[in-house]
Amino acid sequence: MNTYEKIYETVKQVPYGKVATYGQIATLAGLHRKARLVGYALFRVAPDADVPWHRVINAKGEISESPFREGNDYLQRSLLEREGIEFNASGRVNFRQCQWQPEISPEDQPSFDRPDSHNSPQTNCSD
DNA sequence: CAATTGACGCCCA
DNA sequence: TTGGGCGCCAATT
Repeated sequence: MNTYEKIYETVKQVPYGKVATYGQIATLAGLHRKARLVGYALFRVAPDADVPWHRVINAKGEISESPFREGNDYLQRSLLEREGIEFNASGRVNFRQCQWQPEISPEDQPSFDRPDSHNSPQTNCSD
């Protein structure tokens, strides 16, 4: 499997209604600190590919535009909004609300005092 | 084989 | 807070 294919497979794991950053995808794909590769790879995603490319945004929480994607940057935002993701006046998303949090092993989780049942839902969206 | 081509992210003024 | 510079790398031609 190619490096780019690994990136695509990772992007495919981003669930509906959530977003991930290029850096996040890079790390998950085993390419720590190589966010640019993710950008390079996504640029080459075939239009018919089964990859939710629109769920990948930059570390600032905004959509990375490209002169070659005129209109598509708007498309990306539309697709995200369709999934319930909201943008503030600065064109950024609220990470706390919609950033994808991949499988985190309960053991890796910082074990403060985790009330078994009622975990704190992350509905804190005070932006 | 070498040149070209790109959707980033961090650091420092 | 914002903008510019720089490191980084695979696929294609």
